[in-house]
Amino acid sequence: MPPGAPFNSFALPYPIRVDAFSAISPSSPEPHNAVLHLLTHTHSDHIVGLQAKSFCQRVICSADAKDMLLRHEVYRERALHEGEYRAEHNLTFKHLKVDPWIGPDGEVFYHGSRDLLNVFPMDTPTKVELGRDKEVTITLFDANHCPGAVMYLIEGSEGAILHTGDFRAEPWFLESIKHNPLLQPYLALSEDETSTNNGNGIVKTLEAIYLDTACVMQNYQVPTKDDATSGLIDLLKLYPPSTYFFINSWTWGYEDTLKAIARAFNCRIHLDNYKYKVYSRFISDPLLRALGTTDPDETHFHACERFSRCRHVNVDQDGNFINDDDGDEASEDTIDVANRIFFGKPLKETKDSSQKKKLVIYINPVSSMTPESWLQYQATTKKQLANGDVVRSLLVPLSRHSPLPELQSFVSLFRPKRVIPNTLDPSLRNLDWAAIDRVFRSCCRPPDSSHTWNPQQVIPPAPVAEHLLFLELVRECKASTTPTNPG
DNA sequence: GCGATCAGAT
DNA sequence: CACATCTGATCGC
Repeated sequence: MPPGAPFNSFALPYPIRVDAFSAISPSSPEPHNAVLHLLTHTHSDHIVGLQAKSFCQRVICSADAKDMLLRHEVYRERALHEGEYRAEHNLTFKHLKVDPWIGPDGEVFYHGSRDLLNVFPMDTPTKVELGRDKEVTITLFDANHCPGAVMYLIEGSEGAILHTGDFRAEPWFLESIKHNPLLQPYLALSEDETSTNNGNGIVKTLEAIYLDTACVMQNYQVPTKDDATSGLIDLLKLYPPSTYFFINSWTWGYEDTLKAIARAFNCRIHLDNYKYKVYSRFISDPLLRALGTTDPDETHFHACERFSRCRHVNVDQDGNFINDDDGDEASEDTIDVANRIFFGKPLKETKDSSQKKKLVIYINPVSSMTPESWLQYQATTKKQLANGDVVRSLLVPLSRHSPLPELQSFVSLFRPKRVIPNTLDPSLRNLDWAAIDRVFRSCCRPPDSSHTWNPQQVIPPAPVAEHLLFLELVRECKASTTPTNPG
């Protein structure tokens, strides 16, 4: 996890570390050696330490996450390769999987081969040894965050814990959780909790949920991804067919929107070579695999490299083409102007001039918009478009993390013994933890003697005047609930 | 010179 | 716009 995660990213009470791969400070109270590493997804703040050439422990992840990791290349390296300054790819994690060198006779020349990335199947309880006589059963569930992102259910002698990684627990996701037979044993009973866990194994309780608290301070609902996507598509349909669109999918996690656009307009989406390569690997997702094209001329919808956009969508805020010395737009423009000035020819009223004036619309995902302000934004934008106003950039409220209300609904499904935040702000010195603890108390089981494992003991005491600072934190939280102003 | 870590900008 | 990503500086080995 990003810096600031509790327990040095250990999924206590197990010696399992999640989304953290760098060395642990010798002064830390937690164990210093992880027996097992889990990876929830491949966003850069979840793979810290994995790039170290010295890393040599095995890592459990999903098949898609493994594919994405092994193709991972930072922007600079991608640009060097694209610009033909470097012939070969410089893959960030190539040291994690090293193939043996085998001669034509099957002779192995290089014995340093290894594959540290251990793919576990989805929705399949899988046993793992944790040292002598210790084993846990680990199950992966889709996390609705980005391709390859999973949650982990860890079951063993110390009880069961659920680690959400990063996730978006929108209503359909909660339904799928409720109907997942592997999680049903852990669902809370609606009313009578006293009868739970009499030892017959029918009703089980999670010791802890390690929760994605990235947006826990967002104390308001946000639109579902489906609402955001369908609303966006309605807006896109209002533009003339000659319009070009740039979808600023600046990180993994906007694929559902790309898929919906590809379907709605029955067209492919222009991708840079890197995204194309990654998407075309997704065996589990035929639509994602098929939606991309590396031919910029094939489509009006572009999700290519955002720092080196292709010539069709490389415009500034005023719609002027940037760096078009090798683009045909500029040369046509020049010829046209020359014709008009020197030969008195009228401007061509062909498709060329409409091409020159072609609109490029930027589509930017945002995360802080309520369902109401999204509706208002759509209405306002439709009005502007009907007026003939040029709306050059569109916002779409695509949250990849759950805000507080969704988190509370998710936790309430299970009523675990405790909630542990996946991320904390170190500058708040555990005050955010105290706040989170309070915010989820009513979604958890009341403390009793069955709380065999008490991580609270590990939490350093909050600073003086905790309640005052806590109030300040809540105020801050309330301040952040101001909905985004449309427009 | 490499790698880890952090601040800062986008 | 964005809580993820990249860059550059610093420090230690």
